[in-house]
Amino acid sequence: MLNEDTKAMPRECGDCPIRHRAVCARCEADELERLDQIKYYRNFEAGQTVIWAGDKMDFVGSVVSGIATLTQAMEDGRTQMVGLLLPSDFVGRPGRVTAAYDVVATTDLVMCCFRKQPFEDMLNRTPHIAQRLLEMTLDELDAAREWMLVLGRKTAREKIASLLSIIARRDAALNMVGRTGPMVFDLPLTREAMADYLGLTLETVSRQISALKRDGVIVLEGKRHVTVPDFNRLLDEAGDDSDGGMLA
Amino acid sequence: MLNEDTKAMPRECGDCPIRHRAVCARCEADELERLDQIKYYRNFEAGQTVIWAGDKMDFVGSVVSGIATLTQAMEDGRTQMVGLLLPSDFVGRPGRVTAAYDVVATTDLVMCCFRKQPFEDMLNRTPHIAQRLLEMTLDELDAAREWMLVLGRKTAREKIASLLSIIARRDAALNMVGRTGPMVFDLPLTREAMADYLGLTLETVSRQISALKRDGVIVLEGKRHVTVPDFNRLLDEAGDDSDGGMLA
DNA sequence: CGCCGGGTTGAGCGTCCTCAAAGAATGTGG
DNA sequence: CCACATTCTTTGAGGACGCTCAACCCGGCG
Repeated sequence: MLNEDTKAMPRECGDCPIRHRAVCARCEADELERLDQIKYYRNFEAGQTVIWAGDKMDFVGSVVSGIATLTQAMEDGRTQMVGLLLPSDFVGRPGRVTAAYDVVATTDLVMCCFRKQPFEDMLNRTPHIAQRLLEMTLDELDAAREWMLVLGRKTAREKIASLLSIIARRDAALNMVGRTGPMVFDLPLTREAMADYLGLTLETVSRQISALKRDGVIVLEGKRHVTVPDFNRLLDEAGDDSDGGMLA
Repeated sequence: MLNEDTKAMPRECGDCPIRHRAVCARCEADELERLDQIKYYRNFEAGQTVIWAGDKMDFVGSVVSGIATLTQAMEDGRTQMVGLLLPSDFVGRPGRVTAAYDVVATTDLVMCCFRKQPFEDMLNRTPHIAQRLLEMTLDELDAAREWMLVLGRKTAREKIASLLSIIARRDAALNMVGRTGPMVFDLPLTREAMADYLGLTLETVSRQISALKRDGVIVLEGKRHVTVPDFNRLLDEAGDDSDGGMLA
């Protein structure tokens, strides 16, 4: 349990790519130094399971690069994704011993980890960490609630458009691309993973993507590379308030 | 905006019914006293809207008694409930100026409120409040994720059974009733509110409740009073792990 | 080359939605 | 006190959307 991972290159927190967004974002230099001392990196390959639901979880951590999913499964195999973990997102819950969900790396993944006990000690002694974690948790709660509307009330086509618009938006944010002109990105998920995210079957996902392509809402190059010529059109298809695009 | 509500009887925090569960749960006597000084009560009648999504929100607070709902609506009227607020639950987000969701009282409601600015000041100076709020937010996130599985993957019958089991469980917890014997409770929601919670139509809710009644899973007295003769049977209908009932 | 995982497309069916009517419970005004 | 409106609920008939099952395509890799 401690061997497959320590091959990650050590980094200075100072030039960490998620320095300004992760749970450590508000830390002062001295606080950061203490985190630096207890952190360690772990690498996971695409497809690898980070943790199984129900397993003892002796660490928490942040996604540094790559993408992971949080999923919940019923006994008969029905699966629902409940979280999409992107760089800077936090994994694990302070005060809980076992993992509540399966965490799976969908791409190669680097995580910045802390053993649970030392992290919780720091959390209690460092308001800057606690404040940031609260903020991030509230953001996740908002995202989860947004997703409840998608799952509960949107049609298959709207669901797909919603997912695409979210991926497009965050991709634009990540790459600091302006809001004008066509948006271009790669889908980080298989059709099946999208289906699990959206509460659909993979066939329906495939059909609706084909339909959006046929209707010119998106342009596909291969199966994963997407161009969105008119983002407002996509928002419209998603059933979202297209004018309220600037939601703080 | 300050008149319909100040009729609530003032209370001492010391004998507040949600003292040990709300955001103030971890406060020491002196901290509680300071909260006491900035708190005020507001009453709402059943059906009254507490806040509209998008409105400026100058207070936060806890539900003292009664039930409220958090809902999100699309322009065409489709509505999804994203939270059910029970006594001790917290309303409002520190650091945000406008409400993200509609908050509606479904029963007569008493809230213990704080103006936003004073509360945020206390939040920053009082780790006991921040810790408790983080814990509560993490719990809500878990509940939201649990609900995503219900919305995305369960059948109408399973959805109804899930909702009933949740209400039954929390009602038993509230009334300190043992886990043996039949469970009895009142539905705090209309069929339409249940539908909005479950991503169904009210007709489907009605039909599925009738079906569960016909099959003996529940016994109805009137439209709201429910008896569950065999709770494990209900969990089974919900598609939940019935043996893993003891989920810490 | 053949296999395998991921993806697309088609046909048929079932669950849940839509539209509609009517019953039950509560409150209001004449 | 009863007629009437209103709200909540139930039940029915028909139809649509998304699921199931199945075949096939495509690209990468041993």
